[in-house]
Amino acid sequence: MKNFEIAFIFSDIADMLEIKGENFFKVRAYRKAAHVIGNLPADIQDIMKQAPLEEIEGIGRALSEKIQEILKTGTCRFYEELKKEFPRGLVEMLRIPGLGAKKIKVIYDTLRISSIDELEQAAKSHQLRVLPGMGVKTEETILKGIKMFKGEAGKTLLSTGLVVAEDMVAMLKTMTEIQNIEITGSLRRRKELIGDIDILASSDQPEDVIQGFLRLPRVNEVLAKGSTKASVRLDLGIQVDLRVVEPRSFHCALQYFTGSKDHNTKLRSIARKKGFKLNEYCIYEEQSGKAFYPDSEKKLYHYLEIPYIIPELREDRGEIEAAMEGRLPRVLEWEDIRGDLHVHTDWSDGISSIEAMADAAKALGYEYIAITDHSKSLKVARGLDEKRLKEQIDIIKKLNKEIEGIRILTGIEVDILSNEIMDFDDDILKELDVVVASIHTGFKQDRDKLTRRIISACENPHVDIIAHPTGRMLGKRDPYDIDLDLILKAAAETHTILEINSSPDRLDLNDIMANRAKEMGVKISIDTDAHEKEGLKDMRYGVWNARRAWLEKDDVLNTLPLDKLLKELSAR
DNA sequence: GCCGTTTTCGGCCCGACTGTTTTCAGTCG
Repeated sequence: MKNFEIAFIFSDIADMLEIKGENFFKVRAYRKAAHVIGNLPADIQDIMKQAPLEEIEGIGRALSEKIQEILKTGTCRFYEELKKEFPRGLVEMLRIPGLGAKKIKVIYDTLRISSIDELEQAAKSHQLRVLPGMGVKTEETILKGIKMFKGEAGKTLLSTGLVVAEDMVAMLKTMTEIQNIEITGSLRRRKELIGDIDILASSDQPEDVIQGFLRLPRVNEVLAKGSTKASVRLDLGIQVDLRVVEPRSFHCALQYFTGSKDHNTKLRSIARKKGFKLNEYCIYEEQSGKAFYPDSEKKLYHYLEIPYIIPELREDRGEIEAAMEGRLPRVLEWEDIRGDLHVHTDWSDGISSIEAMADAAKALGYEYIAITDHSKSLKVARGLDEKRLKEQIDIIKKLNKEIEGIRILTGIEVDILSNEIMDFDDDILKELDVVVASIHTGFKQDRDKLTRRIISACENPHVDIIAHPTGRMLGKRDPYDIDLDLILKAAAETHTILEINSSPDRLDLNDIMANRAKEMGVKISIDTDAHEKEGLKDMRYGVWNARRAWLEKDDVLNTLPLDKLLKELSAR
């Protein structure tokens, strides 16, 4: 998969050209190309075989040649020349909030500072304040920015952000001056990690709303404030931006601030071609100057002759083109989910009993729940041995006779051991309704070995689902070093299902990988991996993730009613 | 650097806030 390498190089080139002070549109061309290539649905080398690279949007002759050079040599001369001119540290400096290309260039040209550590020293020793366009405040901003950059900025889990944002919105809602209020930004698009919380309100008295916002509890620091916009940092360290618009502009602003930036940029350029201008207040016709204030986001899109696009899809990954061509996915809905196929109980490392989990699943309206405790090798999780598993199966059989309205499926989360062998023999696995296989040990093995382990699980006829296939933990652990394309190929061939693990710190497969799985004909199961009954509610994170991956109902195993599910599982 | 059924040259998305200025450039989203 060379796509990411090329995207990385182009993005790097864009950064360096920006610092160099090159034509802004040239910079943008590289940045756009990086984005497009990074989001291609297939390997660029395969695409090249089908059609010339110039047919990809944003790729012209010059970039096409550079792509071919990179594919051939691993880099391109233009990139290497730039790298000699601009030390790596300058590109890193662009990531510091409050510091942009122009100031970096000034700092580099006058003081020859080329790393973040040197920059920090220079700011502390007051060398920056004498430079043109800079002052005492600039130094303070830069020092603060460095602190944020070195901290965990941009690393708030969706689940954390959502709770905090909903709390703040609830408090703001008590203000009578506010007419309408919504969470916007990446949070509304349900991204797995968010940088900050964006809230939009409409009111005829914006100043009062801003004042009320600044007085909210947990506000630790005011980063910026104006008459319609303010930014604060909460005690938790999360940044919250509030924007206030007049009521008639609410839906344009909602669309605008939901983003993504790339989605909006494309939307505005399309609007422009149709003779409209689009901003956060209204759509207006350029010729007549007539303004239109839609009273819903749907009407906004329709006004531009584009079918409505849900927030989760607004990443400029082809959704606008798909909408215009009438091929938007009919994405999965929460109501489509009929059960959970990966949960733990107090038999291994869970907290709730089998019955409690089943009751909770029933309360969610599910038809079934599979009990998949850990297998014997996972001692830390009190993994079940053959004897205890058989006991559990008997108990579940008995429970199924007593409980109405939900079917408890027998199952196991069987460890894929370091030697590629399953932790249970086939004659045990075949007795179970659902076999979930996953890796919990030997993460550090090399790429080939880890890839082979997962493929061997796919090839086992009794394994139904590969759980958390990449093993990543957001903000804590990188994915295992695996060749996902090979695994997807094996899964497609063996009809093995891959999981979207809904736990908000996993979301594994992620949106891009799940989309790739769909493209390759691999089915997905969305499960919570819940260890207590409340955890079953994490399903919503998995569903949002699936929507971001363009998944439809038919792409997801656990949208099947019980009889069809059992048939599908036994057909493997 | 890309793009084009008004254009192969001259466009390329748009506005708020901050800080350093003395009317605006830089940065951000």
